Amino acid sequence: MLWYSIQEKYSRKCINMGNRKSLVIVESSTKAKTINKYLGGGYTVKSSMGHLIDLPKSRLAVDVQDDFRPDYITIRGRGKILNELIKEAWKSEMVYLAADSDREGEAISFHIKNALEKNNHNAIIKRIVFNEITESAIQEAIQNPRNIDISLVNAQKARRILDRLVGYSLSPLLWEKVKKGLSAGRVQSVALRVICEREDEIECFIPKEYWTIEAEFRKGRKFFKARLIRFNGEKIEISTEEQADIILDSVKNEEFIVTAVDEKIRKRKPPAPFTTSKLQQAGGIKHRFPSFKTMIIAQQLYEGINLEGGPVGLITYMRTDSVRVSASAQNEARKFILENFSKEYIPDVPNIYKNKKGSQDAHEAIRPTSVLRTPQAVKSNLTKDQFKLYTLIWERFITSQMSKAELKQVGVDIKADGGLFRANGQTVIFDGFLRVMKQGDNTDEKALPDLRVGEILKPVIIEKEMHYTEPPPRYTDATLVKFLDESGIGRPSTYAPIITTLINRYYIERKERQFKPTFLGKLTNGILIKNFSELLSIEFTANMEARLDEIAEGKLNWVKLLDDFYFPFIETVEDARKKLEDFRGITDEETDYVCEKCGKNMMKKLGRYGYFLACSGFPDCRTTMSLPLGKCPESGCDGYIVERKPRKKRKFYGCSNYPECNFTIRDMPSSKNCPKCGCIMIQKSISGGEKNLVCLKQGCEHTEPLEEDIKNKVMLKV
DNA sequence: CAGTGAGCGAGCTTCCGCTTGACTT
Repeated sequence: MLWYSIQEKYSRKCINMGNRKSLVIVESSTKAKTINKYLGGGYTVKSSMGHLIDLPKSRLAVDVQDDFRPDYITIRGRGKILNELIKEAWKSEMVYLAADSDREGEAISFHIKNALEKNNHNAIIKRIVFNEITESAIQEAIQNPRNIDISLVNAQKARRILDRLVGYSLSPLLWEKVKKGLSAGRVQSVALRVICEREDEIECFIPKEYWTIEAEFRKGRKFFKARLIRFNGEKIEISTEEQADIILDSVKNEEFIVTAVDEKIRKRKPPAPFTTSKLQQAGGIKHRFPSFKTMIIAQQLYEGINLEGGPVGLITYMRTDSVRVSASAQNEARKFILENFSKEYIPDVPNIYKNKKGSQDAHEAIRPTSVLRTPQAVKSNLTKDQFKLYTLIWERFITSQMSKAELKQVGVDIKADGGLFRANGQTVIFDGFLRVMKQGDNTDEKALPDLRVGEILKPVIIEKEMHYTEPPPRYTDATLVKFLDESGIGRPSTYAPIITTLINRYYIERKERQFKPTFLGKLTNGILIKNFSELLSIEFTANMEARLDEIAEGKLNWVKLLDDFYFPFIETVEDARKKLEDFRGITDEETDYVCEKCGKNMMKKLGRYGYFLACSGFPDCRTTMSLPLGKCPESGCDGYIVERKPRKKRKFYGCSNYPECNFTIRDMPSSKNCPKCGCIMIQKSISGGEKNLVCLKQGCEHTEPLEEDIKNKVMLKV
């Protein structure tokens, strides 16, 4: 066998087996289906469904003493897929590794190639890349196969091992000092950090009173407002009512004269088509979807919706950091705009958007697979949420290919003795892309009447108004993802899981769509920041990425990056281990519940499945019970309402005396009883807005606002 | 729109990044 060259093997097989197929391996099964359509007869297309080879979960598996030699294994549960690929490769002359054209895709390809070679078959294995799924792009890729880019693989390896070293060193430190099961990592701990720091800012914030003065005028039918911006030539800051009154008195009987009319024409560019981050932001802001929900719906649209002619993937791949679109899609959009609007709505030069720095650009932007499938045309085949998200994606893409809007912005100065008022207005000269993005910029309301310099106006009313400065807002799914994306921390496929992880660890809570750190989250963050502040900074990842790029270009050895990082790092970990005090048990809280068996007080503890009550006599007494959230309202029942979470189903609240008592309820009960009838109060959001406390009893109707500190409290013992 | 229903406390947790189906570890 040894003396056969690859070529000889190749030709020998051709003779023996006749025409054998080529195998193409991609990452996702939906992609495999589409590509299969384009390639036809001589090709089999299979998908790896992501990574198949990785570090084992159960141990570090990195030999730091031996140049960080990793011990890779086949990921549990993925052996079947790998074997299938090997089997398929046996039947093929050629294997094209067509995973995504980025760092991770190169590594996936490399690992598959190794596995195929270990199982000594004879196919020729090549790497191909394309970053849009069109017939021509795929054909071109097949014509230009290359070898694995080992430098790119090394960059991925360095990234993977660094993340493993960080995660598997910091997490055990937390188990030892705080609580088992906790976690820390290069990405999640930065996310936790900014959430905690924002909370600190909010806690430290002292609202300051300030005043504004506004005059309202009328000309013809049009009312408009102007705000005082200067007084006696100076910028104003009115901090007390007395000051406001002094100014008000001095201007109110004066003549108001227009002293300047400043007109500017501004062009507004349409936004780029969606990346994952921007889609999650829009889904959160426009429809209040949490990130994971946006992604689940996007996945459904991508995988295929049943239309009249069968299942159709409505959108391109939903995990991307690119705003690039294929030329064919762009042309289709331009044609659509021309046919449905007019020539003026297509820009002379097609709109091209720049990718963010550091973008891996393996996939196109998220766009409809065909603009001809308008939201209205497919509405009847979509669920409400699918329709909402598809509309967002479709409109965003179409507008991205439309002309700029032209807006006239008018600033008018109005003087009254020492006071200078400013009115701002805006009118649309040409709506351009705003024609499709109807929401938001209905600018007719913002228009000012025609005003000329020297004109004298009579105010309808002049008012002072008190305000308070406000603290910065808490992070939401949308703003956290925006932060991560803009900082280059995490990837499109991880934004949503990061949030889930922080919530699952009980580091943060989502309340009214905002993230609030828990006590555990603050404590953990405090420990991490005190000891690893540089590692958990935005700059660390930025710097790491820059060095990974050097590795990818072959300018830096991957071991060197890890050497430079690891040894100082692990010393810091050891230092921290020595000097850190023991916080174990600090999150446990004593309650006034008494253990039924031994009479000792019960503690509120955080377990694997959430909070629960346990006897403080542990380990002598091992009594536990679910958190009582309120008294069971069934007459004659002495049970408590506790949370129940059936697997894969929505949680609900039921009586602890089940099955003797089968009282259940959907809304979260509270520890408070109705002052009118004594029944328990539940937390209900009134018409989708703020949560209120509502009496459960039919016909009682008693309602009161929900105070922050009883939202999640254990029922008080009576 | 219904109806949904462990036990957590001891051996093992944990990272980030690719992807989807899914049992008894």
